[in-house]
Amino acid sequence: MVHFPSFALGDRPATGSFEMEEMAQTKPRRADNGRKASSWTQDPEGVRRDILAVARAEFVENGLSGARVDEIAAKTSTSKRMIYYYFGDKEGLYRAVLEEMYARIRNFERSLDLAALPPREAIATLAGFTFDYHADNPDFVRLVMVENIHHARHLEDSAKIGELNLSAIDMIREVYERGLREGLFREGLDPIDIHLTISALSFYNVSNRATIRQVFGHDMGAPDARERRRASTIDTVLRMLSR
Amino acid sequence: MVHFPSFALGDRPATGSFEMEEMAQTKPRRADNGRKASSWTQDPEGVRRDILAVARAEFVENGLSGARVDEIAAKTSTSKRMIYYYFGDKEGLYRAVLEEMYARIRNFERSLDLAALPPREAIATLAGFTFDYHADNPDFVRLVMVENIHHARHLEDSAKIGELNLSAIDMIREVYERGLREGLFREGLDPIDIHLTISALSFYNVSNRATIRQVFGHDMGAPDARERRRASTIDTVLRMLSR
DNA sequence: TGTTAATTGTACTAACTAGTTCAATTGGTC
DNA sequence: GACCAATTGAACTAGTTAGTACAATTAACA
Repeated sequence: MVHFPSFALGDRPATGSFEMEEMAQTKPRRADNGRKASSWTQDPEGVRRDILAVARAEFVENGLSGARVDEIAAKTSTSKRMIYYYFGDKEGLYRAVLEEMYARIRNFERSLDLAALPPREAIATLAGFTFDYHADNPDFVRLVMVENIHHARHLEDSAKIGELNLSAIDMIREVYERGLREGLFREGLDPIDIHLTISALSFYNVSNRATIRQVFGHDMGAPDARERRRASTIDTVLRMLSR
Repeated sequence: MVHFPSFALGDRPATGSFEMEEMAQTKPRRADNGRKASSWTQDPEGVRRDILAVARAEFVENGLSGARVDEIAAKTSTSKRMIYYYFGDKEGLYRAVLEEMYARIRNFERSLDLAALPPREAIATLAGFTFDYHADNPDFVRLVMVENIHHARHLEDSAKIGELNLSAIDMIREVYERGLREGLFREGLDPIDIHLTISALSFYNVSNRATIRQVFGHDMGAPDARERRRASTIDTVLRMLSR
């Protein structure tokens, strides 16, 4: 469970991502001396990251149609002009946010080394980490929801994303077959089915947190509820695989 | 400016059984004879249902912010004027759609009689029906996604929805305790946890169908994939409960 | 037969919104 | 020092969008 502290970047609800790709950027990039900017640092990457971070928050909060370019611009330390300069249009910005988000998942998956663990521990670790990743990154979950509402057509456009998650499936397959050879797991399971089960159990608590709270009065974000659900998820996945 | 007729906010009858409830209403309600309507049938319930059906499709397809009132009006057999006459504003319309959707779920849950079945069969039946309900009603799933994007604040406003799903929990509790007494299930499980597991496994395939297809090339809507996933879901839930 | 709810239809408005134009200045690099 | 990319900023536009005003006619019910 790897939550990094959020360093009080001021505006963002922290989503402690396991990588630290984005902490450098939200510093004030120019001396805001009002009328005529007499001096500023040239930092295209910084500007891009700044815009992307703000845009992500807005898209995650309001969806693609609900997000407002002017609002994003206002929350940025740069201007609307630069958004169009770098990202072309609103959809281009959204796509960039989406791609960045998926790039992180890839990093997450790569960071797991299950080959070193015995099969049952490997699966438990995978399930636990997946659960934590979702719980720690509601932004990711909500963005995937938004993209599904739009029938994943931006993911389709983006294309470059393809085979990313196939690595996840391959990892599961490797562990599963190892477990089979050692007589620990039962036969006839599909790695994709295992993956879907882990994902579903990790995703739902986060994606449907609001309606669950409304209907059952349970806040799945609360530490104890989350911890219990985490244990249940790992247990359920292990039982699914056991003989 | 609230010109609601008295029944606009209240006691809507739940529009029939949860299966194909809505085919009767989309008949042409008036003879569209052009210039001046010389004759039309007075049918407020029909008009309401017509608007609701169209609105649901639009909200489900485009979300709350993405849906357009003019578009809804155009697809209706009545006019924008009537939408505001009956539902006040866009949010009121959305809320009505949401309430109708939840009323159906209640009917669905009521239609299940698990008490007559032995515990394991009861759970399998519940899981199977829940899975089927989600798979057969992607509109429901998508609307719940939309509502979660909006932090369920319309569900909150609506209020009347409350204890609805508590009946579902009670049903599970009854079966679970019966299974405990008969020595079939293991101890220490929380009925809500069981419910969440069933829901998650039923919801995810539908809610994330687009991204799953995009990333894995698998269409969970295809009959064979769906059937395999259904079996897996039931199996997983039973294993979760078994000693 | 009179009252009220249901219905029709169009044009309008005020606010909003994605995207552009114009007109510059500054920073880094060779 | 020349050149290009980075940056600034504000006003503008063309289209959209939720919601309203106006002005009527018809159905149902008692």
